[in-house]
Amino acid sequence: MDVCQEKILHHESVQKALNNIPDMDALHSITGIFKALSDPNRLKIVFALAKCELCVCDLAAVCGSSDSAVSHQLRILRNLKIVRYRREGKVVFYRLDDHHVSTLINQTLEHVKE
Amino acid sequence: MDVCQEKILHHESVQKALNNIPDMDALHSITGIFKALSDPNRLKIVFALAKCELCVCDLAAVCGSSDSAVSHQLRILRNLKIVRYRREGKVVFYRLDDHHVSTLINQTLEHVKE
DNA sequence: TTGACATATGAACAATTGTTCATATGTTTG
DNA sequence: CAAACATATGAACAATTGTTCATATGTCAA
Repeated sequence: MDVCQEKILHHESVQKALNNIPDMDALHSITGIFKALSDPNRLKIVFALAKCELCVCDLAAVCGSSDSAVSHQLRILRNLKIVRYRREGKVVFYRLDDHHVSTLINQTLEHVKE
Repeated sequence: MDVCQEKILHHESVQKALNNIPDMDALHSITGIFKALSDPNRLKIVFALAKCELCVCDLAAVCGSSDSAVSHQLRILRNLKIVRYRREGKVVFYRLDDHHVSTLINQTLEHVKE
Protein backbone atom coordinates (compact mmCIF):
# COMPACT_ATOMS: atom_id res chain seq x y z
CA MET A 1 0.00 0.00 0.00
CA ASP A 2 2.69 2.50 0.86
CA VAL A 3 4.96 0.84 -1.67
CA CYS A 4 2.83 2.50 -4.32
CA GLN A 5 4.86 4.33 -6.94
CA GLU A 6 2.59 7.38 -6.81
CA LYS A 7 4.03 8.26 -3.42
CA ILE A 8 7.61 8.84 -4.55
CA LEU A 9 8.52 12.40 -3.75
CA HIS A 10 11.72 12.82 -5.74
CA HIS A 11 11.60 10.82 -8.94
CA GLU A 12 14.94 11.85 -10.47
CA SER A 13 16.84 11.17 -7.25
CA VAL A 14 15.21 7.78 -6.89
CA GLN A 15 16.16 6.97 -10.46
CA LYS A 16 19.75 8.06 -9.86
CA ALA A 17 19.88 5.96 -6.69
CA LEU A 18 18.45 2.92 -8.43
CA ASN A 19 21.16 3.16 -11.08
CA ASN A 20 23.82 3.04 -8.38
CA ILE A 21 22.54 -0.15 -6.75
CA PRO A 22 24.34 -3.34 -7.80
CA ASP A 23 22.36 -6.33 -9.03
CA MET A 24 21.01 -8.88 -6.56
CA ASP A 25 23.94 -11.26 -7.05
CA ALA A 26 26.55 -8.63 -6.21
CA LEU A 27 24.38 -7.39 -3.37
CA HIS A 28 24.22 -10.81 -1.80
CA SER A 29 27.93 -11.40 -2.25
CA ILE A 30 28.65 -8.21 -0.34
CA THR A 31 26.15 -8.81 2.44
CA GLY A 32 27.63 -12.29 2.73
CA ILE A 33 31.07 -10.85 3.48
CA PHE A 34 29.66 -8.33 5.95
CA LYS A 35 27.51 -10.95 7.65
CA ALA A 36 30.54 -13.17 8.02
CA LEU A 37 32.41 -10.36 9.76
CA SER A 38 29.48 -9.39 11.96
CA ASP A 39 29.97 -12.18 14.47
CA PRO A 40 32.44 -11.45 17.32
CA ASN A 41 33.97 -14.93 17.21
CA ARG A 42 34.45 -14.87 13.46
CA LEU A 43 35.92 -11.40 13.69
CA LYS A 44 38.32 -12.64 16.37
CA ILE A 45 39.32 -15.44 14.03
CA VAL A 46 40.05 -12.96 11.25
CA PHE A 47 42.03 -10.64 13.53
CA ALA A 48 43.99 -13.64 14.80
CA LEU A 49 44.76 -14.91 11.30
CA ALA A 50 45.79 -11.41 10.25
CA LYS A 51 48.79 -11.97 12.50
CA CYS A 52 49.74 -15.57 11.79
CA GLU A 53 48.67 -18.98 10.56
CA LEU A 54 46.79 -21.00 13.20
CA CYS A 55 45.20 -24.42 13.57
CA VAL A 56 41.62 -25.08 14.65
CA CYS A 57 42.33 -25.68 18.30
CA ASP A 58 44.61 -22.63 18.49
CA LEU A 59 41.69 -20.61 17.18
CA ALA A 60 39.39 -22.24 19.71
CA ALA A 61 41.75 -21.07 22.46
CA VAL A 62 41.88 -17.58 20.97
CA CYS A 63 38.09 -17.32 20.77
CA GLY A 64 37.45 -19.09 24.03
CA SER A 65 34.97 -21.40 22.38
CA SER A 66 34.87 -25.08 21.44
CA ASP A 67 36.72 -26.71 18.54
CA SER A 68 33.37 -27.61 17.04
CA ALA A 69 32.00 -24.09 17.15
CA VAL A 70 35.18 -22.75 15.58
CA SER A 71 35.09 -25.38 12.88
CA HIS A 72 31.54 -24.38 11.97
CA GLN A 73 32.59 -20.73 11.79
CA LEU A 74 35.63 -21.60 9.69
CA ARG A 75 33.45 -23.32 7.15
CA ILE A 76 31.50 -20.10 6.68
CA LEU A 77 34.71 -18.10 6.25
CA ARG A 78 36.05 -20.78 3.89
CA ASN A 79 32.96 -20.72 1.69
CA LEU A 80 33.28 -16.96 1.33
CA LYS A 81 36.97 -17.25 0.39
CA ILE A 82 37.90 -15.22 3.44
CA VAL A 83 40.21 -17.94 4.74
CA ARG A 84 42.07 -20.83 3.15
CA TYR A 85 43.61 -23.87 4.79
CA ARG A 86 46.49 -26.26 4.49
CA ARG A 87 46.66 -29.70 6.06
CA GLU A 88 49.85 -30.84 7.76
CA GLY A 89 49.32 -34.34 9.08
CA LYS A 90 46.43 -34.33 11.51
CA VAL A 91 46.52 -30.57 11.90
CA VAL A 92 44.77 -28.10 9.61
CA PHE A 93 46.28 -24.63 9.44
CA TYR A 94 44.14 -21.65 8.49
CA ARG A 95 45.20 -18.28 7.13
CA LEU A 96 43.54 -15.33 5.43
CA ASP A 97 42.83 -15.94 1.76
CA ASP A 98 43.94 -12.45 0.75
CA HIS A 99 44.75 -9.09 2.30
CA HIS A 100 41.48 -7.42 1.24
CA VAL A 101 39.86 -8.54 4.44
CA SER A 102 42.50 -7.18 6.80
CA THR A 103 42.32 -3.87 4.95
CA LEU A 104 38.57 -3.95 5.43
CA ILE A 105 38.62 -4.55 9.17
CA ASN A 106 41.39 -2.02 9.74
CA GLN A 107 39.40 0.58 7.86
CA THR A 108 36.37 -0.18 10.00
CA LEU A 109 38.54 0.16 13.10
CA GLU A 110 39.35 3.69 11.92
CA HIS A 111 35.68 4.52 11.41
CA VAL A 112 34.84 3.25 14.88
CA LYS A 113 37.65 5.10 16.65
CA GLU A 114 36.34 8.55 15.82
CA MET B 1 36.27 -29.57 27.96
CA ASP B 2 37.97 -28.89 24.64
CA VAL B 3 38.49 -25.30 25.73
CA CYS B 4 41.20 -26.62 28.04
CA GLN B 5 44.46 -24.71 27.76
CA GLU B 6 46.50 -27.93 27.69
CA LYS B 7 45.26 -28.60 24.18
CA ILE B 8 46.79 -25.55 22.54
CA LEU B 9 49.23 -26.71 19.93
CA HIS B 10 51.12 -23.51 19.17
CA HIS B 11 51.47 -21.37 22.27
CA GLU B 12 53.56 -18.53 20.84
CA SER B 13 51.29 -18.10 17.82
CA VAL B 14 48.22 -18.07 20.03
CA GLN B 15 49.85 -15.44 22.20
CA LYS B 16 50.74 -13.32 19.18
CA ALA B 17 47.18 -13.66 17.87
CA LEU B 18 45.67 -12.71 21.22
CA ASN B 19 47.75 -9.53 21.27
CA ASN B 20 46.33 -8.53 17.91
CA ILE B 21 42.68 -8.84 18.96
CA PRO B 22 40.99 -5.56 19.93
CA ASP B 23 39.18 -5.31 23.25
CA MET B 24 35.52 -6.30 23.51
CA ASP B 25 34.26 -2.74 23.11
CA ALA B 26 36.11 -2.17 19.85
CA LEU B 27 35.15 -5.65 18.70
CA HIS B 28 31.46 -4.95 19.23
CA SER B 29 31.69 -1.56 17.54
CA ILE B 30 33.13 -3.21 14.46
CA THR B 31 30.69 -6.10 14.35
CA GLY B 32 27.94 -3.52 14.76
CA ILE B 33 29.00 -1.78 11.55
CA PHE B 34 29.34 -5.05 9.66
CA LYS B 35 26.01 -6.34 10.94
CA ALA B 36 24.36 -3.12 9.80
CA LEU B 37 25.75 -3.63 6.29
CA SER B 38 24.85 -7.31 6.19
CA ASP B 39 21.20 -6.78 5.39
CA PRO B 40 20.33 -6.39 1.68
CA ASN B 41 17.83 -3.61 2.30
CA ARG B 42 20.17 -1.63 4.51
CA LEU B 43 22.95 -2.09 1.98
CA LYS B 44 20.61 -0.81 -0.74
CA ILE B 45 19.91 2.22 1.41
CA VAL B 46 23.62 2.91 1.78
CA PHE B 47 24.30 2.46 -1.94
CA ALA B 48 21.39 4.77 -2.70
CA LEU B 49 22.57 7.45 -0.27
CA ALA B 50 26.08 7.19 -1.68
CA LYS B 51 24.63 8.85 -4.78
CA CYS B 52 22.31 11.46 -3.31
CA GLU B 53 20.23 12.64 -0.39
CA LEU B 54 16.85 10.88 -0.17
CA CYS B 55 13.74 10.97 1.99
CA VAL B 56 12.18 7.97 3.71
CA CYS B 57 9.57 7.21 1.09
CA ASP B 58 12.13 7.60 -1.72
CA LEU B 59 14.19 4.97 0.07
CA ALA B 60 11.13 2.78 0.45
CA ALA B 61 10.66 2.95 -3.32
CA VAL B 62 14.33 2.16 -3.89
CA CYS B 63 14.24 -0.85 -1.58
CA GLY B 64 10.81 -2.00 -2.62
CA SER B 65 9.69 -2.24 0.98
CA SER B 66 7.33 -0.28 3.23
CA ASP B 67 8.00 3.14 4.75
CA SER B 68 7.82 1.56 8.19
CA ALA B 69 10.38 -1.13 7.43
CA VAL B 70 12.75 1.47 5.98
CA SER B 71 12.27 3.71 8.98
CA HIS B 72 13.21 0.87 11.32
CA GLN B 73 16.34 0.18 9.26
CA LEU B 74 17.24 3.85 9.19
CA ARG B 75 17.18 3.99 12.96
CA ILE B 76 19.79 1.24 13.07
CA LEU B 77 21.98 3.08 10.56
CA ARG B 78 21.44 6.33 12.48
CA ASN B 79 22.46 4.82 15.82
CA LEU B 80 25.68 3.59 14.26
CA LYS B 81 26.43 7.01 12.79
CA ILE B 82 26.30 5.55 9.31
CA VAL B 83 23.61 8.01 8.20
CA ARG B 84 22.48 11.43 9.38
CA TYR B 85 19.25 13.26 8.63
CA ARG B 86 17.85 16.71 8.11
CA ARG B 87 14.21 17.67 8.43
CA GLU B 88 12.65 19.95 5.84
CA GLY B 89 9.03 20.50 6.75
CA LYS B 90 7.27 17.16 6.83
CA VAL B 91 10.02 15.43 4.92
CA VAL B 92 13.16 13.95 6.49
CA PHE B 93 16.17 13.68 4.21
CA TYR B 94 18.85 11.12 4.87
CA ARG B 95 22.46 11.07 3.71
CA LEU B 96 25.65 9.20 4.59
CA ASP B 97 27.28 10.48 7.75
CA ASP B 98 30.79 10.25 6.30
CA HIS B 99 32.58 8.75 3.32
CA HIS B 100 34.20 5.90 5.30
CA VAL B 101 31.22 3.73 4.61
CA SER B 102 31.16 4.21 0.84
CA THR B 103 34.87 3.40 0.77
CA LEU B 104 34.09 0.28 2.76
CA ILE B 105 31.38 -1.03 0.46
CA ASN B 106 33.33 -0.19 -2.67
CA GLN B 107 36.30 -2.10 -1.34
CA THR B 108 34.07 -5.06 -0.62
CA LEU B 109 32.72 -4.83 -4.15
CA GLU B 110 36.31 -5.23 -5.36
CA HIS B 111 36.86 -8.27 -3.16
CA VAL B 112 33.68 -9.86 -4.43
CA LYS B 113 34.39 -9.23 -8.11
CA GLU B 114 37.49 -11.40 -8.24
C1' DT C 1 -8.15 23.53 15.60
C1' DT C 2 -8.81 19.95 12.30
C1' DG C 3 -7.35 17.00 8.60
C1' DA C 4 -3.82 15.28 5.74
C1' DC C 5 0.67 13.76 5.21
C1' DA C 6 5.65 12.06 6.40
C1' DT C 7 7.99 9.60 9.58
C1' DA C 8 8.76 7.00 13.95
C1' DT C 9 8.03 3.37 17.14
C1' DG C 10 6.22 -0.69 20.06
C1' DA C 11 4.57 -5.36 20.03
C1' DA C 12 4.29 -9.70 17.92
C1' DC C 13 5.35 -13.20 14.76
C1' DA C 14 8.21 -15.83 11.29
C1' DA C 15 12.70 -16.64 9.71
C1' DT C 16 17.58 -16.86 10.46
C1' DT C 17 21.67 -17.71 13.24
C1' DG C 18 25.23 -19.72 16.53
C1' DT C 19 25.90 -22.97 19.74
C1' DT C 20 26.00 -27.74 21.75
C1' DC C 21 26.07 -32.60 21.45
C1' DA C 22 26.75 -36.74 19.07
C1' DT C 23 28.93 -38.77 15.48
C1' DA C 24 31.72 -39.06 11.24
C1' DT C 25 36.01 -38.44 8.53
C1' DG C 26 40.83 -38.34 7.88
C1' DT C 27 45.65 -38.99 9.58
C1' DT C 28 49.37 -40.84 12.31
C1' DT C 29 51.43 -44.18 15.38
C1' DG C 30 51.84 -48.58 17.56
C1' DC D 1 44.68 -53.43 11.84
C1' DA D 2 43.30 -50.64 16.03
C1' DA D 3 43.63 -46.67 18.97
C1' DA D 4 44.33 -41.88 19.52
C1' DC D 5 43.97 -37.43 17.90
C1' DA D 6 42.45 -33.20 14.98
C1' DT D 7 38.88 -31.62 12.52
C1' DA D 8 34.26 -31.68 10.23
C1' DT D 9 29.38 -32.04 10.05
C1' DG D 10 24.22 -32.91 10.96
C1' DA D 11 20.37 -32.19 13.98
C1' DA D 12 18.20 -29.61 17.43
C1' DC D 13 17.47 -25.89 20.41
C1' DA D 14 17.81 -20.98 22.20
C1' DA D 15 18.60 -16.41 20.89
C1' DT D 16 18.50 -12.78 17.58
C1' DT D 17 16.63 -10.38 13.59
C1' DG D 18 13.45 -8.08 10.05
C1' DT D 19 9.04 -7.52 8.91
C1' DT D 20 4.08 -6.24 9.52
C1' DC D 21 0.41 -3.92 11.75
C1' DA D 22 -1.37 -0.55 14.69
C1' DT D 23 -0.58 3.60 16.63
C1' DA D 24 2.05 7.77 17.94
C1' DT D 25 4.58 12.04 16.85
C1' DG D 26 5.53 16.09 14.27
C1' DT D 27 4.55 19.45 10.52
C1' DC D 28 1.85 22.07 7.32
C1' DA D 29 -2.35 24.09 5.32
C1' DA D 30 -7.07 25.39 5.59
